[in-house]
Amino acid sequence: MLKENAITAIPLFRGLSQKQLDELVRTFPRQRHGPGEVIFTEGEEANGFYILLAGMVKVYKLSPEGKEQILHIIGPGEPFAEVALFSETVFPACAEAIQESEIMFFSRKGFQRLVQDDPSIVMNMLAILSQRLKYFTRLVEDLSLKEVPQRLATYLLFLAENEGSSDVSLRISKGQLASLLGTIPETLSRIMSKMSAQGLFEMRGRRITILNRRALGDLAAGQKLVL
Amino acid sequence: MLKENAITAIPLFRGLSQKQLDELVRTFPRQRHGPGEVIFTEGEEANGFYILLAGMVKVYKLSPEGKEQILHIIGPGEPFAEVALFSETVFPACAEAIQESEIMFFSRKGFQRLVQDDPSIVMNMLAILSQRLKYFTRLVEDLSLKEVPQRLATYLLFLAENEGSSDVSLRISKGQLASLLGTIPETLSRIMSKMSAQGLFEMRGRRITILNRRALGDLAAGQKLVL
DNA sequence: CGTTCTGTTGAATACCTTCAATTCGCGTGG
DNA sequence: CCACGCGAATTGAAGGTATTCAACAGAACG
Repeated sequence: MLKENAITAIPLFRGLSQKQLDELVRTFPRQRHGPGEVIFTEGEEANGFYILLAGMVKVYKLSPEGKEQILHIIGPGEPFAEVALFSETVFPACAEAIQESEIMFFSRKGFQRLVQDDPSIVMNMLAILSQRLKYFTRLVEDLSLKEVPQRLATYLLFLAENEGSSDVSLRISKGQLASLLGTIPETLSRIMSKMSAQGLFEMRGRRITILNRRALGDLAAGQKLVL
Repeated sequence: MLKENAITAIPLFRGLSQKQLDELVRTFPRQRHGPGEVIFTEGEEANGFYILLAGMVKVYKLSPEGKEQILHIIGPGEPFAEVALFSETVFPACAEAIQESEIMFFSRKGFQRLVQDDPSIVMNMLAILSQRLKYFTRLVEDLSLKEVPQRLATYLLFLAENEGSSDVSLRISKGQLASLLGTIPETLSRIMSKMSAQGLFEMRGRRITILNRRALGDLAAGQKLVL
């Protein structure tokens, strides 16, 4: 299931030699998790971080009443829980596989060994943390300053940008999308109905075809949704 | 105005020798900003980062309609806009002095020079970015999963913890506090009235005396505010 | 073909915001 | 020393957006 070239595509290891990568693959332990399996929970003691090799993982927070806010959808090649390495001894959020996933674990010691081998990893890590900070900056902005239609428009345009097509696939369930956008399935459902009724896009299950990119852009820029 | 020992207290430079610190003070430029002065705005080209030596700075986002969300209140010794160094060429947010402030500027090149001098700075930077990520994690949680009374309770308890006293000073205006908590002055005002009417705390301008720590804790943990 | 999970829809409600009007606090100048 | 003026803070009434709770439809899966 694991393609070896998956390793070479991991941003954190950019710049490492093939020999170093081979060493890596042999040295560090991997685990598999089926969809719905919890990888760690908030407050649990953290002794290292993970890299997702294949599959999909969500990192999320739970409120006391059970509402979920997804902080991040992790895709192949991305590290997660890196924060645990540098400033924390416990995980600040939960993580759960949402597809059959394969992950690699790096203990504190193991990472230190890596860094001694090749200090460029530290710089890569800085770049990754910076990107994450920028991402959170946008998440906070969305949650605090935008309404749900605006957030959805932003997200759809982001997907379209990524795939280079106006026909995109939410790669997650609508329930999960609601949680990622900081709302609940009912609200998202209503808003998607409204928006598709207005011809902004067409919706067939998880496939979305953007019909009016212009109007979506206006929404993303803060325009109100006329109902 | 600048105390030299302020430099030695900067976390980013922990571990540097006095000689290195002196060098630093001589080498890098400083600027002063009066309250209300904008230091940089979102989207502006970014060529380095800052460390606040004295005063207070807010880092914030603006919505198209002009609503403000404060991402961070920066205090003396803290760096800001570090993200610009590693993954971005433009600032992802705005910064403005909210008190008379003195800041030090580190260009990309200057920072590289520092790192060559003493690589431990990179590890310090990792720790700082990690802390910031954890902070944002909590901010997102607050905005998405908690209501305003809960956010306020959390914040007050945080202040009390920090000062080691149940008599605390919001060091910012209530308007700014509202923006930090992701709401508006009117809403915050109403909620503070209600909470003080219930004996949770006493309020004299910017001074708050916590009267019922227990009830505040319950709120912070997710309990509803009974009106 | 039934069970289960996901998604949709409706009605009632809660929370927060908006807009407008006052009041308060405080520094300044007469 | 007092009065003025300005920004910050407060209060009220109305409105809007999102949530809650409940019921139902639909798709996926065994």
